Amino acid sequence: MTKKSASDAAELPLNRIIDGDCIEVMNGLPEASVDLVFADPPYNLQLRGDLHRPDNSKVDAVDDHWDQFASFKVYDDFTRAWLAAARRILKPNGAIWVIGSYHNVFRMGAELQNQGFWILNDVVWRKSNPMPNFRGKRLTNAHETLIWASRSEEAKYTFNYEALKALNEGIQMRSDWVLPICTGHERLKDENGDKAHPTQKPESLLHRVILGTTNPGEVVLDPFFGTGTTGAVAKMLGRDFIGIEREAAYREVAEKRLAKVRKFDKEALIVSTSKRAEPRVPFGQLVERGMLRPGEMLVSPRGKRAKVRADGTLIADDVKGSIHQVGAALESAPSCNGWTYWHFKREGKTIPIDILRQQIRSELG
Amino acid sequence: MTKKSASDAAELPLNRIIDGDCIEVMNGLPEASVDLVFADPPYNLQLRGDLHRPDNSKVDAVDDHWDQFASFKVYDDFTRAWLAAARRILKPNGAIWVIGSYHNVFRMGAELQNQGFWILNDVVWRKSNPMPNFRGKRLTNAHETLIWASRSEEAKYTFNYEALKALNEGIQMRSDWVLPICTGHERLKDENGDKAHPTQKPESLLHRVILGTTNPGEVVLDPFFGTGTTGAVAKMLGRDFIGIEREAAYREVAEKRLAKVRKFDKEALIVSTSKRAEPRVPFGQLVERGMLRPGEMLVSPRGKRAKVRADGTLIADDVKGSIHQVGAALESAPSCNGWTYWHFKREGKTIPIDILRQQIRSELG
DNA sequence: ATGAGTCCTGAATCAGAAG
DNA sequence: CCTTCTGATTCAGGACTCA
Repeated sequence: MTKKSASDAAELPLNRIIDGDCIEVMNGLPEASVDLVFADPPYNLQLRGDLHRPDNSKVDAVDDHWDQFASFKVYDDFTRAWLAAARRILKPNGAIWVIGSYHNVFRMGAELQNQGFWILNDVVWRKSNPMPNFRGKRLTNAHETLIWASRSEEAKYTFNYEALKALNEGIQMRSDWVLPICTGHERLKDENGDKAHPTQKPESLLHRVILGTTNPGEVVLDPFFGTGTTGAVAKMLGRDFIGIEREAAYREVAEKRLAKVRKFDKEALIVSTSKRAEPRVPFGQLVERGMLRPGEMLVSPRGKRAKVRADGTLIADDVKGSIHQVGAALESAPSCNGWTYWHFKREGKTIPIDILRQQIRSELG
Repeated sequence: MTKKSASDAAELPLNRIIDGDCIEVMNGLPEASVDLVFADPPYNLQLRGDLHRPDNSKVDAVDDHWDQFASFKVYDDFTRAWLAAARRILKPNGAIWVIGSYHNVFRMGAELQNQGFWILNDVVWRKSNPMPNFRGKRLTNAHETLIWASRSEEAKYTFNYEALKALNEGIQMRSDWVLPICTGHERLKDENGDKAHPTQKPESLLHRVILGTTNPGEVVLDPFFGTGTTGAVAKMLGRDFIGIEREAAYREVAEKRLAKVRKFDKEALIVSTSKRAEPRVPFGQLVERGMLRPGEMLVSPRGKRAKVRADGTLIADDVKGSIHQVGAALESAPSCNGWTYWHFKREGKTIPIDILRQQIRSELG
């Protein structure tokens, strides 16, 4: 037994990118040898026609061959196979992270459970700057979902509670993470200046995952390595990585990227967090929350009146619109701060609606 | 056909709470009769003895080595059965919302897809005041997941885009909703002062769902009615509801609650609508009515010119056709909204032709 | 240098009526 | 069922230009 684990460790191709199909490659690695798997598999988007922005520019969609699957059945078979291969190489106390969108994440989550993984959290990556919904036909798809699961219910998984709490300004880290998408200098470009990979993940996301659920010196394996964000962050944080990627172009970009990465010194690991701006509170939320009732009248200091509608707009005489628009129209002013302009009545008192906004903000912390 | 739909409508037990198992009850309702299903099914996979098979037999506690698989199997059977029953009673253009946590939502989402529902969005309810993780062993579980799906890929589902945008102060609504959990006076208590239901959902959540994805007068069915949040909000918003609940204690609380609910006044229920919903005005009508003269020149923002012809088409250089076709051709764009693209001149001013359309529409009332 | 203004882009299951 | 045609629709942030 001792011999086995020792030789296994020696055989592990650490800090390298392996060329090949991830299922075959994982099946060729020694079992129970990896501490964490991070997997960003194809999402199986099933896009139909082209999509244009209102300015007529075309959206550069993910239409790569590797995201095409003939059916749910084919996708499920693929998912079952790579998850089983990942589970075999995980140490008994190992864990896995997967990321996906509504196209594939439900199928992945169900299969994780079927195989005996134990879900610890589902985590929502709330994008601060998502692509809008250009046709106005659905909600802006502003998040992706990660699932964090241990290899089994009995696993003593790693969780650096205090580190994540510190990262969150001393407050316990929640299951929703607000992080920007990968743009700017961090976004890798090819020789033409186009994005090197259609779905490069931000390092901030991997930072939180690796810092929170592995210890320095442990091994993180990414079966869909792409441009190597997992490897880059693992290296910075003093973890070993194994990348598997079958597209030569991605491997090449990742190799160059990794060569430039420097491990942080310990002091640098203390992350500075930016001050948060005061959260925007839409007026509609006062209506949804029942603080104001649709049909209720608001009054201005000089006695103008308007009625609240169910969608958070106001209506007064022939004017309708937001609290700001209606206020401005009634005062024939170019603009108006509806929050201080409008008041509601409670028990004979006239109270500015801004009080209600402050109440919501205080709840948000 | 006419007879059928008329009698179906008559048979629907509107604005009532039906006692019984939701699968049986739904199977007893006429098919294609409901506009929206909102479902908050049991989350618990570990079967504390209150889960039933599709045939309504009670599930025995599982005590063997197959526990986990058997539990998922039974939960999946249950999910498959109630989703199929819900799908049968949905109108062809109907839609469904389900809510769950990581314990069950992946299995529900996969089954939705398997049955042919078409996922439109997954929505994250981000709780502003979640229960902390007391042991510090995981991330604070601070959200739940909703899935919004149409009955089929082809369904013309209802989405009140402008209303939700208004609710969010003019910015399109995203897939992550920050709302507080149900507490305070909204949280229903039993005669002992204990909470009447363990998982009562906030009305704000249902407000957004029902306002955004149904129209006034439509029918919303909730197969796991509980204390009746769905019914209460549907009533406020002028929608009809059907509730199904097999626990007498919940039905009793819900009945009392619903009796107190008042519908919002009609004017408050009129929400912002998109231009799409307004009557179509052919460009030729502006010519017929003499608002524009044949031979008159129109100009684009960037100085392109086209001449109005008597039949309501335009001609520019070698291009002729509708206002949209000529605009698209001159801009080499895949499409063009001629109403906002073309302008005419009056008294030295350049005015978009859309002004004239608005004039006609306002005459139409 | 700084700031205002412009342009570009991101895992997207993105139309519907009329003929 | 098909095809044709109208015409509605975007937020945040980084890069870049120009005064």
